[in-house]
Amino acid sequence: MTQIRTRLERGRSALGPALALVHTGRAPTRALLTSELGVTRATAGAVAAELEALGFIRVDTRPGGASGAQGRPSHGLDLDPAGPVVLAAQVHSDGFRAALVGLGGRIVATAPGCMTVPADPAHVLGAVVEAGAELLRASGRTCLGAGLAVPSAVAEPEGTALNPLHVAWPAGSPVRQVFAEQIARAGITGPGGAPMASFLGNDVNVAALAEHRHGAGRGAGQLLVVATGHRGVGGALVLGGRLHTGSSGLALEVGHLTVNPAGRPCHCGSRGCLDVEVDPLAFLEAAGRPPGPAVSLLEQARDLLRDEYEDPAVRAAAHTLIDRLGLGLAGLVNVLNPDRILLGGLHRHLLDADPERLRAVVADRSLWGRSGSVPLLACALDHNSLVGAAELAWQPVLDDPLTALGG
Amino acid sequence: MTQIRTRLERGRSALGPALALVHTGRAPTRALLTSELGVTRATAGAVAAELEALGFIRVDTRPGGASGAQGRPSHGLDLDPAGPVVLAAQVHSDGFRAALVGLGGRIVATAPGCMTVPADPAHVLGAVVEAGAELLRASGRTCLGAGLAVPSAVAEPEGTALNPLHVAWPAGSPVRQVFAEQIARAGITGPGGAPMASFLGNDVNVAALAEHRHGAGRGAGQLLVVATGHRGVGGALVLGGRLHTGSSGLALEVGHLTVNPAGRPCHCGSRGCLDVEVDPLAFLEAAGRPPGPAVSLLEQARDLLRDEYEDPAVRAAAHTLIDRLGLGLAGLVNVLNPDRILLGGLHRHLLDADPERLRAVVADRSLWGRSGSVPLLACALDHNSLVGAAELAWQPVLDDPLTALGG
DNA sequence: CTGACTTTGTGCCGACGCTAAACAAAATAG
DNA sequence: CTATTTTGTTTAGCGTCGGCACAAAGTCAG
Repeated sequence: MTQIRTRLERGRSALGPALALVHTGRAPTRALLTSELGVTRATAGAVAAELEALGFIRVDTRPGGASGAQGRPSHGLDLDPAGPVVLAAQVHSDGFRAALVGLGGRIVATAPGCMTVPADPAHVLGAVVEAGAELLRASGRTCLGAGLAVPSAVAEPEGTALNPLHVAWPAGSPVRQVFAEQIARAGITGPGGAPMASFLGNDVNVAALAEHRHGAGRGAGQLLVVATGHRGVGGALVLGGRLHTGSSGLALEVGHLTVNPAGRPCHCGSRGCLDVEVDPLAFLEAAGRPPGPAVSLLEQARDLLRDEYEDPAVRAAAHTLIDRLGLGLAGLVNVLNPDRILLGGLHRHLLDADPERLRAVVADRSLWGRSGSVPLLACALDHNSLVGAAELAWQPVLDDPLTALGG
Repeated sequence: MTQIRTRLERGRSALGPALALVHTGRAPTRALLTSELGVTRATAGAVAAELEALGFIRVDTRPGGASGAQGRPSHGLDLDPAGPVVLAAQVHSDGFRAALVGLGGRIVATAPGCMTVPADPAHVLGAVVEAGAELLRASGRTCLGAGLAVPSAVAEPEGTALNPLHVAWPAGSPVRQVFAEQIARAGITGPGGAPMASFLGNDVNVAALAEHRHGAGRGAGQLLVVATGHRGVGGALVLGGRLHTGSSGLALEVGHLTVNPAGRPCHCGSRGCLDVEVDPLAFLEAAGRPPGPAVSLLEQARDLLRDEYEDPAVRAAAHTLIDRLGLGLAGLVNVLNPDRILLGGLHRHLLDADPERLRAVVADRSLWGRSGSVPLLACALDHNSLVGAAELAWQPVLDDPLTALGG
């Protein structure tokens, strides 16, 4: 069932959908573009030609192909290696990372940075944007937007970070506004000198977007992602290729599902929340291994799961956390009924440790065996939050390439 | 952010959106149709004329209006009282109800029936369809589709009822198929003699759809509905005007959220589920009033709340259930972040009994005060499941009026 | 190597759905 | 009665896409 449209949207040509198909790798040839788009070959040809003229793609028209299939080989559609990029950045507890990301989720250039500056949004984002501006200057490529991923719930439409505790920012900081200001200050402008379009997203949310378009979530119609980084649990839902962030950006706050009624108290006022029961610290404590200061909690947990899984205490701790994670996932399955679930951070390592156990718990505790048998996979992208931040910036381009170029 | 369209859909004209606007009462005049549609007056005029020619609406072009506003008064757009209808039906534990429903959610004719026939889908639906066919013959109006609401989870795309226990049908009955067969058997066909399009939905799901389009959910972007009938709790989510049923129809199975960790055991294997903690029977038991056989449990609970709320035991029971309902709603708010919540059945009576308490619990137990302050309202439609079943059948017409008429 | 076959790219024309602009109509305000 | 506001109508034109015919580039069979 299609939505009751209240307003006819602009950009109704096939240009945007076509670019999205190439972007997500679903249209590597012009023939596939034709079929996926559901238009005639003539239209697909015109669209491909226009995308090439706009500088997004290159149509490989060389006759050299020995494809093996019958019939005339189709022209290849490649993303233009000199095409436009977006500025993407990620802020986390250890520092930040700025990058230029092209279409297809391709990281063109990247620059890490540490958090030596005062823990204040304006200073941190000033450094982030400075690093990005330097990358942009060095590359000489056109920039069409900017996206930032933060480890915090993001309230829409204001673009404020409600709990950026891992980066020690004040709750409610107007992060998107600060980001945009720093970009303007650095002299980065969009096509035609317009202010650069700036976007902000929660790191797990945008990671889900990246996984859906370029990673383990490709082709999923309703993708649920649950992940944990250092502390706390984040969730995300991608519906029909779009991030579902709820009416004010606060959906999928899954950290406070109850997974252990008699468990440890949580700052939310309840007990046994996913947030405090299934994160790296909880695992290390359950395994009787006090966390050391050397590496991050996540790395310690990962190494323990990988290297000492034969240790009965480690295994018992893993089983306990797997059972609780499964309980939380089952609750989400009952409410959301996704057709695929991706796990990140510690959760993916728990999945790797004993996939059958986790799948069994989810199936057992969800109402219908059918929806309980939803595939559970690990996240597949290396820098999914970074690429996801770029996806935020790419979105208007995919929706309407002409307008995004300043047409 | 708009979806990455993989395929250009048919029916891209403004005809469908325009009909939807009149259907939902958002375009009572041609001028409003113009602005809501976002097209020029010329286009809106052509669209309105075509909808009138198709028999859906009537354009009231009489100059008699003294509207009070400046400028030329706009032509009124009324639904054609002789326009097409759909066949809608609802099956519940006490019997069934068949009806003809016009655009705008207007019940044109209705016929109740009791469950004297054997509790078998084919027999019951045979009687339902027979009643509907009789209404159709008597009305002489064109029928464009058929929708059925059942008190059961419905698996998509098969259209099977997974737990139709209240009507004593076998789990997994192919209800949509049986419904369609009975319609064909009764000789009801669509325009041009094509088989009548038949739809099946869970009763709470379709009720949510009806409330969104014609009731207390109008204008909500992300509407959550939670309701209980006789036993058990159902949920529904309407996103962007569309029912969100998950990847296989099983989303919003909210009955097994834990709201009382030490509570009574549930058939799902857990304890203290919403399903068994906040339904009419649980309320009557908590109030120390053993259920009598005279009227339904829901009516007994409603009367108790209305007439004896001063009784300390009743009030204490209500508070207990309100607190547990609020806990469940808060969990849903954290995951879904809707911008409005509607309550039905016992839940609406609990809301009526003490709105402040319920709102406070939801706000307190949801993570962000902001999303916790989501408006809580009671369902407003008299026969929302019946009208919602009709909405299922109207949907293809709203999406593409021309094709639905057999163009 | 040659010809049949399959599949894809291209050019041309028309249909459709909309916008833009100018004008006419129907009300209110003074 | 006239000016103003708002809406309906007519006409011309544009942009996007489908349909069709034809050309192009490969495989397959002999």
